[in-house]
Amino acid sequence: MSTIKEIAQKAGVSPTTVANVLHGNLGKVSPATCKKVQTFIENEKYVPNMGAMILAHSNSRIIGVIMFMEPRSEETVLEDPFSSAMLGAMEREIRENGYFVMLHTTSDEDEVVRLSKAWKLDGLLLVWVPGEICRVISANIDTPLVYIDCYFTDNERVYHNIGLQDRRGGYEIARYLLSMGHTDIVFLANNQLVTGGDPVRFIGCQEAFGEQGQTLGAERYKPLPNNRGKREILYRQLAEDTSQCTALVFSADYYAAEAVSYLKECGIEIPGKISITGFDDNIFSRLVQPRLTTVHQDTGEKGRLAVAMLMKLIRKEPLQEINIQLPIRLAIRDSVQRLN
Amino acid sequence: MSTIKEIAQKAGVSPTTVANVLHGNLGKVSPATCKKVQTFIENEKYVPNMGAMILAHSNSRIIGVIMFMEPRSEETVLEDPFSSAMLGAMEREIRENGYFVMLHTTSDEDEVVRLSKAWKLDGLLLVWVPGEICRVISANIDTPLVYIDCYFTDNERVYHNIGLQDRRGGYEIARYLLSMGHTDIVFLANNQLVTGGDPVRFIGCQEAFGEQGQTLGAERYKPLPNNRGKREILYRQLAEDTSQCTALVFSADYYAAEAVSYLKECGIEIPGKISITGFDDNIFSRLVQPRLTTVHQDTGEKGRLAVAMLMKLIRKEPLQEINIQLPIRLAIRDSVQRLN
DNA sequence: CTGTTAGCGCATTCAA
DNA sequence: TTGAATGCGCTAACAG
Repeated sequence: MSTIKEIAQKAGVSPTTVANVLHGNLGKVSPATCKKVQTFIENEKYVPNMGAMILAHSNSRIIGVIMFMEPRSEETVLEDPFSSAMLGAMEREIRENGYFVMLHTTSDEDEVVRLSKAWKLDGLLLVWVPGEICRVISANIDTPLVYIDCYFTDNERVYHNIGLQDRRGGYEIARYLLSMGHTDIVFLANNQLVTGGDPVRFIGCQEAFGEQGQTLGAERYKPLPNNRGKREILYRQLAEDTSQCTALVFSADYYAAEAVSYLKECGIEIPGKISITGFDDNIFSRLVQPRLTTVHQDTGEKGRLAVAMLMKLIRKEPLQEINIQLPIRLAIRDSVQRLN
Repeated sequence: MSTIKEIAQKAGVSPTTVANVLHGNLGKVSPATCKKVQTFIENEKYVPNMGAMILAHSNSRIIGVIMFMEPRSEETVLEDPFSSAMLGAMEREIRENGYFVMLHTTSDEDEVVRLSKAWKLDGLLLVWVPGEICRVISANIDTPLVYIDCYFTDNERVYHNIGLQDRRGGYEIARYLLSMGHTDIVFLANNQLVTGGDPVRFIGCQEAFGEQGQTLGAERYKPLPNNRGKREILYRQLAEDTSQCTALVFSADYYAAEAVSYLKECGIEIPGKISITGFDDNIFSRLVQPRLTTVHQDTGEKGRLAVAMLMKLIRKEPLQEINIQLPIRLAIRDSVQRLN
């Protein structure tokens, strides 16, 4: 509870001297006073008042972590176990860099701008933000920003982004399915957004189909409902009419696993009746039976790279890349059947 | 970027008047000036400087969310999908109450105290903190604290806690196992902590055994290693020697699911060769095959109740309960075999 | 090497 | 109903 001024009084020096000791400005303080002041600092259990710091030089050492949320979504994104791996990695890195984490979920760009200004945030990490909203945010915030898994709809400004080889992911999984004899597939997108990783993955699928002289029409792209019951109805419909499709391509292991476990409860065999693939290669892909054939990505690494990039921006260090795309690789397991 | 003073100048009034409009002190401002000032506030996009707020009246509207972490743990707790459901619920409630979330993972009590003082936190939510550390934290922080899933080792002060019927959970699952003919079980605790939910659940198990004239010795309590490879070795050892035990009682669905999937890969049948139970009843329990018999708890509700209690403490509203224990219920599925 | 001082933006008294 | 003045704790520029 004691302030610099109080410490200075008790030590019989001026506040400036205490501040210099605190900040390691050793050149400006004689070793003797330094020692003396240091003991007082420790005895008095000095803790800086961050409010005063913000006021004095307009930076807070806070990094805002913004998880974008679809407006109608019932569950918050944080409840998705997928995001927890990334958040865990981010929190650790931010903390080890000596910054604080302010966590915020929202679907409103103005809220992000206000948050940033109110707290004089030193930087922001923005996850899953739609392109048009990125534009508004970048236009209105002048502290460093790093986006994660975002796709941008303009070239007006520079966006720093940590992404994934989404297109290649879609391409690889589709090519694999084709090699297993699947020409009728349905792509199940994680959400209703028109831009973002899901559509790009789908384009990758289309590319693979095109190469093989097959077509994959836009009607094969289906966003999943937010409501679990509705999703289950959809899974069942798709699985029961295999004249329409022989494989379900999910854009997340989470939903793929959900489908596998639900369909098996309904007595529908996987992959015997219908094949299923995932995306992410997280814990879910190995828990379900059959284990999911999926696209591997390193989510923790994504978080770490994002923080590393943000720190370089904050410290104004040079940056090799503006837009990193983490590599993916196919993880072939047991959820796809070979068709004759 | 504009301040109260600037707005006041442009509107031709004093800063105090602007502040009164901002705070809804309508009684102190004439309707005419109020309207006028309000338009200026909106046009100038006024955003308060929270640093100045902290400085002016020593509260920040920040709630600290502290996830306690075992010192040696490689992964952070946040990476555990279990915590994400609770964190998601907390973040939402805190935000909807008009507060901000500062997220911090640590194993050091002093760090918590410093964080609280540096930021003038309005309240703290502390998850999975060992009893001795709770004591130190409560002794050194005088803002409202709500613990989640903590067990306390002293009665010196009042601890506000949102917990679970851990003992009953252990009791119910053990009684069920006994009813299915299992008298040789091993309890697999989530971590090495001597206090906390795991030991209490185990005591519940012992109680059920005692009632049936059976004994469950302390040697049947085994903490799981932090390292996945080591856990798998343990799973295998236990499953292969069924003269020692016929059922593995896990204290988390996560590990139970991990064990099921690993053992099945090794060709060990569940529950044919060995029975397995979980705890939590989260997504994992329904994803694995066989679906886990487990103890249900509502993790989101835990987060919501914790925030609700904290808000009452902050607003100094009366509290019905100091220590809430959320109810559990048995979820019987397919991972336990009836022995003859 | 050390001390003094002004100012950051806001809330809150007190005075008009 | 409105305005002016003060202080919160810290930094940084400047003076000694």
